[in-house]
Amino acid sequence: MAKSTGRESRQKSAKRADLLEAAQRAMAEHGTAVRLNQVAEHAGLTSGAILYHYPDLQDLLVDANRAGMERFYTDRLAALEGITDPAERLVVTITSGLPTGQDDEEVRLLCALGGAAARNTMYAVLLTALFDRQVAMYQTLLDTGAFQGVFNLAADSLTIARNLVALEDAYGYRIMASHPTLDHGVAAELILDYARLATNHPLPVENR
Amino acid sequence: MAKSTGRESRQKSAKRADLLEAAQRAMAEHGTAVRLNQVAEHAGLTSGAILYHYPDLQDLLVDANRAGMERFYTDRLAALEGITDPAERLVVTITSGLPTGQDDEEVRLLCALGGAAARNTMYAVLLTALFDRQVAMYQTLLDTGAFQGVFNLAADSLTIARNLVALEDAYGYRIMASHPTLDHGVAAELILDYARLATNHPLPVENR
DNA sequence: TTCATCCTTAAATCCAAATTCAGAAAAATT
DNA sequence: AATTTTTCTGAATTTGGATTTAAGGATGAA
Repeated sequence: MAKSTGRESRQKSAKRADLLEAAQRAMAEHGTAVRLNQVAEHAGLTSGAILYHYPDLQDLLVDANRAGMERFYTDRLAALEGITDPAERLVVTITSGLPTGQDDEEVRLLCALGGAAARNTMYAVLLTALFDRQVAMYQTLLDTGAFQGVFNLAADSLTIARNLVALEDAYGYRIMASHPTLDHGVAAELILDYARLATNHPLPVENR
Repeated sequence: MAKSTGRESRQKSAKRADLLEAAQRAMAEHGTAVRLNQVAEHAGLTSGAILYHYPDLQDLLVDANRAGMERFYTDRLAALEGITDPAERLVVTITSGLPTGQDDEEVRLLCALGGAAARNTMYAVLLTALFDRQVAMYQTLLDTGAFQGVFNLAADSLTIARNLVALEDAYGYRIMASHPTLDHGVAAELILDYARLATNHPLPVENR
């Protein structure tokens, strides 16, 4: 029996992370109707090994999606690290919410989930929670900027925040569907156009 | 052999419409991984009968989706029938683009498609075309209103039109996922809020 | 009546996926 | 090194439809 929570549990959580990541990639590739074998293949294991850790595939899939959303959200927060100017923060947040390209696995997973959410309550609940968290994130950002006098909001922050998240979501789908004239850059500019209207701030595109 | 294109072809196209509708409902319920049997069940037929008309299920599904999108689009145009005031037209268009509720089968089908589009080129192409048609619809509406001096556009009409369609799409997903505080009315008001900013028009909600 | 169309029934075929488990392999413990 | 525990494989087993096919019944038009 383990006496410490040291190496053993560290290995356990590492294995767990492996399985979650494999499940995420498998779902990104095959959708919510992903098979046990397909998860096993992505994990470099056999189906029996997956079952050893997760007797019920559905549990693994739900955990994988929760982890995927958590990562998506915390990555966005991390992108704001060290940036204090509200305008700059807004621009970075908008940029980090869009998929980098058609091959963005993180967003591909979210799209697959969104398609199933209308039929699957669990996925609907997860996505709703993610949406609300992102709205709260934007709302804080907008309120802070307004308080500092940087933004002059054209509507209440909840309305603007919801619309910003909604725009991100929708353009995420379009980018993943390889819209010929809507790539990451164009979509970001479209959202920024709304953000400028809503905040009465020129929101300069960061020059790097 | 048929000598006229009369009754016989009328029956053919009626049968075809039946199959397409059955496929639409089956896909709305089971997603893009819908089974032949499930389509047959919705059609009140056996799988053999479906195969008699459509030897390849994929062909039927693609046709069904094309028909579904066509209907969605033409329904929106029809809702504008007889309305001449640009502001009123804009309000009606926004309203007609959102699902009536979680049980809206038309939108449920589109959501299922959107989730698969990141993995299925055919569905991606269809949805991209629908998006662009809707953008064009809004663009015409906006340009007309601007020309008449009713709207004072805060950005080029393409930008506004894209953002309006994007907002509709995103809130459609949220409504279908039963977001507890985002129903048809709230979503419409959120989009209208953007539309007011973008057109510099108060856009009164129609009172009925 | 004849013919073509449409559809069902039922069997044949097929196969993919989940499940199970004995025991190998690896890792930890002593 | 020996023992124990954990992890995983390999292969058989089971399961459960799902597609496919074809013979023929039903229907309505000619």
